[in-house]
Amino acid sequence: MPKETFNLIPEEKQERVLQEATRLFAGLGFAQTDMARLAKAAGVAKGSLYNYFESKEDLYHHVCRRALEASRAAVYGGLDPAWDIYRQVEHIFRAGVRFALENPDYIALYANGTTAGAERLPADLSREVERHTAGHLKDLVRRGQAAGLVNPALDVNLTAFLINTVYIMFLLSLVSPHFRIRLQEYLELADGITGQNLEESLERTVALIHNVLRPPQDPGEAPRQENGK
Amino acid sequence: MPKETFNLIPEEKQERVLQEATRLFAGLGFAQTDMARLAKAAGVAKGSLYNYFESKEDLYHHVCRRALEASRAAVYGGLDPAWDIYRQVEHIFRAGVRFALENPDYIALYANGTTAGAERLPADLSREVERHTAGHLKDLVRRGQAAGLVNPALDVNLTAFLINTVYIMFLLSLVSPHFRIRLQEYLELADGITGQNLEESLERTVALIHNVLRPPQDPGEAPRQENGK
Amino acid sequence: MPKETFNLIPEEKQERVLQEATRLFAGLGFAQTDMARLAKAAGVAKGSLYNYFESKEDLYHHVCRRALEASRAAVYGGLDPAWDIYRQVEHIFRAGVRFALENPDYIALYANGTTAGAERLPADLSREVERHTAGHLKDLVRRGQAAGLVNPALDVNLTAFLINTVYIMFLLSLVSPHFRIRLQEYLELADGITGQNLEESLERTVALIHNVLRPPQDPGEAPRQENGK
Amino acid sequence: MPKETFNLIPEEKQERVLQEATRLFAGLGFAQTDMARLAKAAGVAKGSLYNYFESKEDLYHHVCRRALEASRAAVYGGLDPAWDIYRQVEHIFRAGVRFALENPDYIALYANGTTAGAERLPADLSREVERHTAGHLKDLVRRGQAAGLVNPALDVNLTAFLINTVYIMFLLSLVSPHFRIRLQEYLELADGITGQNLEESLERTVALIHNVLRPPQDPGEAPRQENGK
DNA sequence: AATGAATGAGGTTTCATTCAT
DNA sequence: CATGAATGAAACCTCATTCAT
Repeated sequence: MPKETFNLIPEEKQERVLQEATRLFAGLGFAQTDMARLAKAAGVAKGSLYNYFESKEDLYHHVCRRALEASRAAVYGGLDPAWDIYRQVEHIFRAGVRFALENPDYIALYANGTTAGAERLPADLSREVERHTAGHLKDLVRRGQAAGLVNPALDVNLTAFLINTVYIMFLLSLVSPHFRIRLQEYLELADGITGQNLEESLERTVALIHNVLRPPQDPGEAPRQENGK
Repeated sequence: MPKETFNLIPEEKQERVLQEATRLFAGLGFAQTDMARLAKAAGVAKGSLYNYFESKEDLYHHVCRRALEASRAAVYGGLDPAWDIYRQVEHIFRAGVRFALENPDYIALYANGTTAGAERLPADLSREVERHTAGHLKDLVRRGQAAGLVNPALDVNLTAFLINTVYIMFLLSLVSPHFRIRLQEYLELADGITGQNLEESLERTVALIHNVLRPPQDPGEAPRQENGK
Repeated sequence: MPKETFNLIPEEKQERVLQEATRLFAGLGFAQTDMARLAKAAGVAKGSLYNYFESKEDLYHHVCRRALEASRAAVYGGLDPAWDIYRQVEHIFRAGVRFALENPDYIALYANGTTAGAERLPADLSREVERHTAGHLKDLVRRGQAAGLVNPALDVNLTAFLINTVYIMFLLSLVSPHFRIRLQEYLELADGITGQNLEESLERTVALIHNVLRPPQDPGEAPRQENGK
Repeated sequence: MPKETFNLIPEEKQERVLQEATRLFAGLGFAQTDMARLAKAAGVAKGSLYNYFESKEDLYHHVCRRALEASRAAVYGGLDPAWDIYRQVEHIFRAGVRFALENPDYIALYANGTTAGAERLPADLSREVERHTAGHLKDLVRRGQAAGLVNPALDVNLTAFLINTVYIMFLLSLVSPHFRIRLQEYLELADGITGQNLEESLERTVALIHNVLRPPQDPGEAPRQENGK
């Protein structure tokens, strides 16, 4: 919902405005973000922001939508539909983590907006976003079961919910100060979250989910998950 | 960190102030909450709030701490240390859900504060809270493994993380508008979240976690999880 | 005082600009009228307005002058100098009412500009306009007295003032929300101001003025004014 | 509609706020009046104005109502109901003029609010004010006719309308820059409006109205109005 | 001559906090 | 200890005007 005008200005300026808006909304929240500061940060006049967007809220919504779309594109864009659920889940987690590291503000924006308080995403956007992911994951599980790759005893919906739940919390753990602390406490990362232990945690988390999905093991087989540490 | 004055006033008035503060901070967020309205809602003078607390932030932190402590008491207070991990996990989930339904504001406060934005819980509070739960859950897993009740291949830390992750998201799904929508999308609750389907979802979620914990099944045994629906 | 540029553009566009300006200034007042909206309403670019006029105020003054001239032309243009005062007064009132009904904005503009506040007509315009009408009316009275048609005891200036006063208030009563209400209260027009009762009120008002003008009646004559209702 | 708070502050401060508000609204109009300047002029903090009134508009309405009430009290308060219409009309005009000279801002406020533009008095206030005066004047005329003092051929409503019309325009002529110019043009007051010529104009105007009211003269009687100048 | 994006001063309103009573 | 009026720094948003195209 930007105004007409916004599309007519140089793309580079559009980008600057949206970047700064994203950064500030993500870092400070909606209420604390100051349009005047935002304008200055983006290198445009305060009034110009109101040539581009109807209101602060309008800008906020646009920025949120954009963040969600970028996030979806980054994660689902690179997905090969032919891959089985194990490979897709791994890809989703890896792509998600990469995206979160490169665009922490986008994830923070989602975090802020899913909060109970005043910062809400518009309900239709909430629904649209979650419906898409839910649909995809359920489909994956269902097809996995049909192919005999996934434990047929698993409830499709709940399994999809579980996968996404872990995914969301994993990303939030990279971005939210609170959840970073939480991750460190659980995984005992004394040195904070580093590239190295992150990679390791990611691997194990994916493995854990894989194990949940796997059909009951033939006792002759060796267990698939190695216990790390 | 209330001032001493706060302890000198009738307990009933203390309660009113804290209740209203909780309600408003949870519903509107920190920035949107207006000290004047809060005072009026609590039936005290605006100036009195500043006799009781150093600042708005001071009040906010106190209210957050209180919420977290109440939540912990409700969930861990009723726990019998002798119970095995399966029973404790079930109890935690059930008590958590009951608490969330009775005190949605307390959960919302947590949600707001764990967000990436401006609404942060103080870092020491974050750490304290998560450390406690993490410690408890890890201990449970470890003792479960020692007793042969829990799959020895499971990574202790990661398993604790998983349990808590699902727990948190389950409660948020009762409280945050966004996550309510999300839950409905995943579990296909066309009629919204009702007492009935909530109970059912809760049961299955706990069952799913139990199954993750369980040691590899003796192929002779019947599978423990019933596939619902 | 438009810039030369204004005369170089198609007359139809000139008209559109002036019409919209009149409509907006009349309806919203000077301060509330927004040059951007005006430009959009007139179908020209915002910048063009500043090619045509020096400033908002310049445009406003031009529009006021135009309104006053149109009003004068409508009322005095159709006047036959040979008519006696009675006929001229009737014509003035009738033509004025017709003009006000067809161009309420022109009258509203006058009303706004004669107000005490910030909305002032330029003093020279005020003087010019009133001087013209005053001169005409005084002349009428004077000639009427000379011809024995008008009560010689009447003060010329004051009589002219009275005629114009009633005239102005009558027109304002058609145009200003407040004075419409006032008219309804005085004349007890429960159904608002309709074509019918307007015609009747107009007739009686003119008759009242005629009676003021008339020389003392020969007691043998029948009274000229019928008491309506 | 001031807030509670306004009644609790020293009366002297109330007065200062209302006086300055009246002065500025009257002089500049609603839109041009700046709450910050008003606050400074009244010697209170900007924020305090919003402790006293809901909004700028609320303050404006209150000030208008007050002006109308003061005006009514000044004019109708000193009226002896036993007086006949001639004496009452004279009193109304004299008291009105005195009030207008002492409180030009109150009249200007009325003028601004009766304008067609954005500056409107609330409709209920318009009606209330005009209804009161209309009722009083009609009653006077009616009783005058019953007592044989007033020309029975006169239409009651229209006569009341006429009296009030002249009254309003006379007062506006003291207060509005435009109507001052107009008065000078009509009455040829080369030196502007002075105490002296004002008194004379007032007298003649009242006499003119008296003459309109008077029953048809017995031809034996001398005419009552002296032609001035 | 036409356009409309850019500008930034200025306006209304909010609100945490203080302090005199 | 309670009270609530006072304060003024921000914050959002508007808008007349300019100017590069």
